Amino acid sequence: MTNRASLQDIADQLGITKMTVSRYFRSPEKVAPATREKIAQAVKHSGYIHNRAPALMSRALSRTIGVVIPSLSNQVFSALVDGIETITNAESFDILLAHSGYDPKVEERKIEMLLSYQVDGMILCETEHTDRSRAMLKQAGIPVVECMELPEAPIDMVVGLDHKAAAFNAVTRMIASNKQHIVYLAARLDRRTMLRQQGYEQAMWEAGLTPQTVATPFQSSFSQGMKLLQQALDTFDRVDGIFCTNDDLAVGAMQFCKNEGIRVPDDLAVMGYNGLDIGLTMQPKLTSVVTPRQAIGIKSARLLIDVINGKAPSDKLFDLGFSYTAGESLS
Amino acid sequence: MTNRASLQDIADQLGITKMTVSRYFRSPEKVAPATREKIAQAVKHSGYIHNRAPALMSRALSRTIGVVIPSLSNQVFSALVDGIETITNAESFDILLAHSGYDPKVEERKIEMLLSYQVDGMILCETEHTDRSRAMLKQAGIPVVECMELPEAPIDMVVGLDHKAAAFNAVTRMIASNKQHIVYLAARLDRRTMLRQQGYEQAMWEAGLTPQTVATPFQSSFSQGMKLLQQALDTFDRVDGIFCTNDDLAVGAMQFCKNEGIRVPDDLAVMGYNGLDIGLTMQPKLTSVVTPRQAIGIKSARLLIDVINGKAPSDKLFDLGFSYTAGESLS
DNA sequence: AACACCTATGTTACACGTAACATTTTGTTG
DNA sequence: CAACAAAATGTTACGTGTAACATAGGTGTT
Repeated sequence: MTNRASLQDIADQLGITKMTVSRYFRSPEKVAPATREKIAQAVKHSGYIHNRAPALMSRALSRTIGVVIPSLSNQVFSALVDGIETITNAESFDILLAHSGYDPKVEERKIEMLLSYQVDGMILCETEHTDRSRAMLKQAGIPVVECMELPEAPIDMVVGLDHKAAAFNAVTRMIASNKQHIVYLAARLDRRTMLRQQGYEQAMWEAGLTPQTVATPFQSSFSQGMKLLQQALDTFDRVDGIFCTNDDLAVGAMQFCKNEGIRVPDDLAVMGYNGLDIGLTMQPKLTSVVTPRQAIGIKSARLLIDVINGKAPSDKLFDLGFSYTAGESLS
Repeated sequence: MTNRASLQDIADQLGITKMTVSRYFRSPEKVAPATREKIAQAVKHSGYIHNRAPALMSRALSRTIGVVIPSLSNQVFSALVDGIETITNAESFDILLAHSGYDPKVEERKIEMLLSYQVDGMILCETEHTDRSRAMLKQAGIPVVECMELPEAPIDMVVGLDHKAAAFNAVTRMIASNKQHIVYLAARLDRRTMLRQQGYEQAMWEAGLTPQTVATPFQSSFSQGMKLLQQALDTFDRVDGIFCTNDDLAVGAMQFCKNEGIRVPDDLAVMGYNGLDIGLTMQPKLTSVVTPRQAIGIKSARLLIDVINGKAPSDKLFDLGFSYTAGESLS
């Protein structure tokens, strides 16, 4: 393997010290124009690539943030990361990205890896963590933002929304549109799914209705949505609405309706969750709870970088709320 | 900020040297059981987190691979990364993940960042790179795998499939099912879309048929699929089949058929591309070209790690081919 | 001319895990 | 128990960008 060029190589070549070359990269205005020009040439010629290992060794900031998302194929998290990068790009921070597959054990491994790179802060998208994850983050002494949810035992700061309240509001809305036999469609029984179920159940009980749920432990998908609706229709006497734990299930269910000639929303009201683009391409458009994930990303990164820069946060918990898509699958 | 515990801290505490503690982590069997136990206690108590910065400074392997994917919300790449991690986990390599948003300029920045962490190898999912990207990778002297496609000017190694051949095969299959007036539906006119068009056209010419294309520069989506099929039917006298550049378009087109009472496949055969889950929720199920993305991930990582470990690769280019979903939208 | 001040560059020390080699301790065998 | 092998631990040096401080040379002011 070719040895990579170092600052020293460039400096030797020009008869100067590596300190000047280092300055050239980080604050060129402190280097004399003539020297700057010489260095520029030499850098171009040698193809120097910055090596951040030595900087990581000093106790200086790495200007890097670790981000752990649960899944790589979910628009929710891609929008979240977009939001984060809006801020990190502007502040010239880098992000180091990892994914956990919704598994706290995997998350632990990824947190360990990111910490080993001396990240200055961490954004986590889940609220369930192993004890070791919590201990490592504490020991690392860096600011942490948990986002998407409002955890019961926050590590540090939180930016998210109340999924139980959102679900409650959504189901109450369905009931208000004159649906009474609303079934909850759930997949991958994680914490957020449970929270939404709680909101759903509370809304049903408060309206004097009986909650009924069909669930699968599998990852949610369009085809799971079809299967779950089928199952709901097979299981329960009457079904005139479904509250889906996410838009994948909802779209799959609407597809099922199309195939089976079930009219939406007349025969069956459909409420999704997340407000993905795909819902708006359906006929009728899917009504869905919109989670402000880009805003969550922006706020999370903003908050984290401010704290890294020594500012005291105005608060430790930010609830960014929710809204609805302009859908027609409800009434 | 609390100073993180170092190996030295643990060693001091036990009256041994940090070298022994270092050994405890990397080859515990070389440490006496009694010492091992003592260290384990101290480590647990201090909450030590490994710091890889010093190791990155030596010329030793970082046991880390950089991966750049175009998008964080595409099942194709999530499956690819899954495949990669199958291997990296087994070989105790870490991956550093970045995404480029399909933009070579952004890819360049991400490549630079990953190289600054001294990754031992790089997996890229696109074949268009800036000159600087190529120069940096060359200078870094690490093995590189480009995956998904078979580029004309490979940087180093390639694991992918021939999209032109796949398209040719798919269209030939449509023709064999007695369709003659097949239209190509294209969106976001990137390289892969073009390659598929070439395959389509070749298949048509070879069968003595005339290729006909409708295209949009916009990002593909369900609604684009609907619009494009509408446009095709308006533009051409007879249409009895469509070859869609991806499943989004195909699903949109099939929905259009459902709305308009066009029978699939009797009136119109539909062929998709990628074999995503949603295609299987359609009625009839969408027939689609399946790209072996998990296998591509596995092969890419296997190859890269072998080369990192000093093995000479048996070949520099691996075409993993394609298959079809068990769909019913063809005949 | 003396002084303060600025700009450009240099000098020194440091961060900390690990490879390579050295030394000590323990175990084994004739 | 001497002699040697093996196991366990220690010693030394290294990599490379950067903070902090030092110095050289130049400019301007009184």
